[in-house]
Amino acid sequence: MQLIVDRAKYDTILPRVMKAALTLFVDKGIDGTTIKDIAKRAKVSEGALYRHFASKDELAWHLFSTHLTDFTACLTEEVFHHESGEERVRTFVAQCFKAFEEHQDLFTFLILSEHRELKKFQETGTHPGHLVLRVIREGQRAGEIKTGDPYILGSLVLGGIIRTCVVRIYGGITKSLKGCEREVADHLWGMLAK
Amino acid sequence: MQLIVDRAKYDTILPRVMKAALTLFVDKGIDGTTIKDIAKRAKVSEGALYRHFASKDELAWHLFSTHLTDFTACLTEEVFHHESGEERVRTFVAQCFKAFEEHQDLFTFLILSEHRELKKFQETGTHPGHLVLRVIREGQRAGEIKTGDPYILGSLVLGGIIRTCVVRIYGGITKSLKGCEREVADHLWGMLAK
Amino acid sequence: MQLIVDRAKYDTILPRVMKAALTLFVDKGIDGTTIKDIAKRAKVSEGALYRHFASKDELAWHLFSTHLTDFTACLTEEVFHHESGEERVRTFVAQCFKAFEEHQDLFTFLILSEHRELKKFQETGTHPGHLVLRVIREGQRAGEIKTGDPYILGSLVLGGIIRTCVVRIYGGITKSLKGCEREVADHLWGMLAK
Amino acid sequence: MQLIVDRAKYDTILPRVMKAALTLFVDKGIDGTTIKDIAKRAKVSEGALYRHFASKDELAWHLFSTHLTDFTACLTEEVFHHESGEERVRTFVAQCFKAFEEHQDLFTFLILSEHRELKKFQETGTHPGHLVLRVIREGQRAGEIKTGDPYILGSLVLGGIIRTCVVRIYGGITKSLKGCEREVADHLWGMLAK
DNA sequence: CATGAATGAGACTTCATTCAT
DNA sequence: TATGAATGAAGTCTCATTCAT
Repeated sequence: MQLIVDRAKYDTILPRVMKAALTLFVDKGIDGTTIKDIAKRAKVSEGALYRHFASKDELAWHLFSTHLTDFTACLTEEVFHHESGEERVRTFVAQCFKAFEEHQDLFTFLILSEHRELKKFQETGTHPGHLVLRVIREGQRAGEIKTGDPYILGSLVLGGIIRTCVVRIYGGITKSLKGCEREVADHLWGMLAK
Repeated sequence: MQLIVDRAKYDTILPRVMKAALTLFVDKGIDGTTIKDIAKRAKVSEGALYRHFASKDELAWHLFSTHLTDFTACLTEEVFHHESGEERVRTFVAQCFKAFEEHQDLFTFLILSEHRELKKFQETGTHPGHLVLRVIREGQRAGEIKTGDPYILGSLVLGGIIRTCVVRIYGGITKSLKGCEREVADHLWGMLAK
Repeated sequence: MQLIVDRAKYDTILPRVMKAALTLFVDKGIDGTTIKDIAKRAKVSEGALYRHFASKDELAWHLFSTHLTDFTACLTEEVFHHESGEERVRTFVAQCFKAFEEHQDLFTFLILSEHRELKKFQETGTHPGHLVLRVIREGQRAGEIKTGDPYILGSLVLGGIIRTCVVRIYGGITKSLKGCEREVADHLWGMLAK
Repeated sequence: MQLIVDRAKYDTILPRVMKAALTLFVDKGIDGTTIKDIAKRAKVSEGALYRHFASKDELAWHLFSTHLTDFTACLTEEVFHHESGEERVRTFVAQCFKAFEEHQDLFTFLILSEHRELKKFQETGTHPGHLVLRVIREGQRAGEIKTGDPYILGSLVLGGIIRTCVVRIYGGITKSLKGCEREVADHLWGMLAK
């Protein structure tokens, strides 16, 4: 029956497009990537893209917001599974590095690149930065984490993680970040702990 | 006197272009900025730009490399003026925040934005990241700074500073970073100190 | 039937572009012709040209090389259909004049204009000049054509034909060259014959 | 006295410009040569060119018309110094080859390149083609040259000479054309003689 | 008067988007 | 519905010419 073929095709096209777009966006930037590039890599016609997205920008936005929401949600679940501030921080670091190593393109696109799109997310609370903030505030309230502006402490934590990933990409760090979880978390928790 | 007019004009056009380009690059990205935008903002004809730069990319690269080299040089001088690791770290933080508050566009362009151009600089040693690395290594040798992969410690320091600036821009932090030097440096030095 | 419409369109756009380009190149030179000119005359958008050719130069080169190869091949076949040197020379003259009268723009573009592009063809043997050379050498070997530098004899033959066409265009000669085949061939063969 | 200096400069600039323009026009075509190219090669400022010529086109036209008039005049004098058709033809060939070998750029610009500018000259009688025509007509009247359309005979003569030069440039003929005067003239006169 | 920076029109080219098939 | 050719706006860059110095 045709529907099956169609469905199969439909189910298949979108992920292929998303994946192609992701890789290209990370590699050449959003502006630097053309619709033709994406279509070619996804082995779809250019016109077909417009059946799924109204415009290139919408595609980028969709790619970004969907995955960032998902990622933040997962992260939240993992992190708040734990009770103690220390375990939460350690889990946060571990999950970030895991995501980085297992889905480098996606993680780079979502977290490492400074996209203008991100700005819209600053206010919605759907960014890992907000998660860190919450961890810190709750930790301070519980007396586990030292006092101080949570935004600043949060920036130091998240910034440190982000920069570690960037340096890993650029070659300063040569081992897998999964092996660095402990070391990084030790440093960061050392900084936060009362 | 005529000479003054001449000088004024001569001295004025290139800086005007650089300034316009900087603001626009920060605001809309390099790809997102057109030659026309720059020319309009600098109140120069489009063609005139090409007397000073062979292409838009060269303009961007020049803006980037010149200022990054300068900034790193200044930073190096200030930081290595001091002998102790702690003072060096504090100076580093202070100078970064000073640069951020006094030349926000430039600092954003050089340090906060992840430009592809930056990659070329990763290897030349002309980036503040290398400076941090050196501070840490010397501090470790002097027994002031704890042992551990200097790349990781460096990432935590620089990443923390960078992210603090980003959050300041996006509105999480609302006071001038100049007032946060002490706090941030305390946290970071606390993390590094043996 | 739809197919006809399709075919018509498909078959029509490229030739229309080629034809427009040819006319304009002959009239105003390659450098003197703009993409806009060609697009306007071919009733196509400017952008559409780039689906068929990577650049204006490639269009010119394609127009030139394709047709020159074709023309030389036809000429070769016709000329070497004959055995005697005299018939070959007469055929060469006749075919050139025929081409000139029937496809004046194309002939002008290929043979009369001195394009820089032509230089590339000098060495490939795909130019009518090489054909003349061969006719002369074989004629000399057969004892039909007088001895002497074949390049010089060839230049006199081909140059005479080319100039005749040029003068025809500029108005010195007013009758169709088809009516001059005999006269020109008589002169040229008289010069070549032993 | 200043005037002398000025004159010296004035006398010196123009020829330098003409020479530079000539070389460049031959090498890259008129359209392919920029004012900046000419100025640089002539070691003059771009603006200075406009003191001597109203526009680039005027420069080209001046270069062309002046020298073509001169060349044709010289040629005419040399050729009509002689009485017999044969000597006239031989002189014509000799002078053309001499000009070619001694002033290749100029000869190429005036005679070998098919400039649009040339068209204007077709009617003024200031082109070597007209000279050949006259030689042939007078030769026919004197009974030295065979009957036949003088335009055609003239085309065969001039075209042969031109093509010989072109082939010399492109490398088919490798010896100096000065050594070919006799051979070429023999062939051409053989063709013309009654 | 020479200079050469600036202008501005316009050339070439790219690319997001539309649309006929 | 998928395709990919066509469109047309917009971008980068060039260059003849002008003009302040």
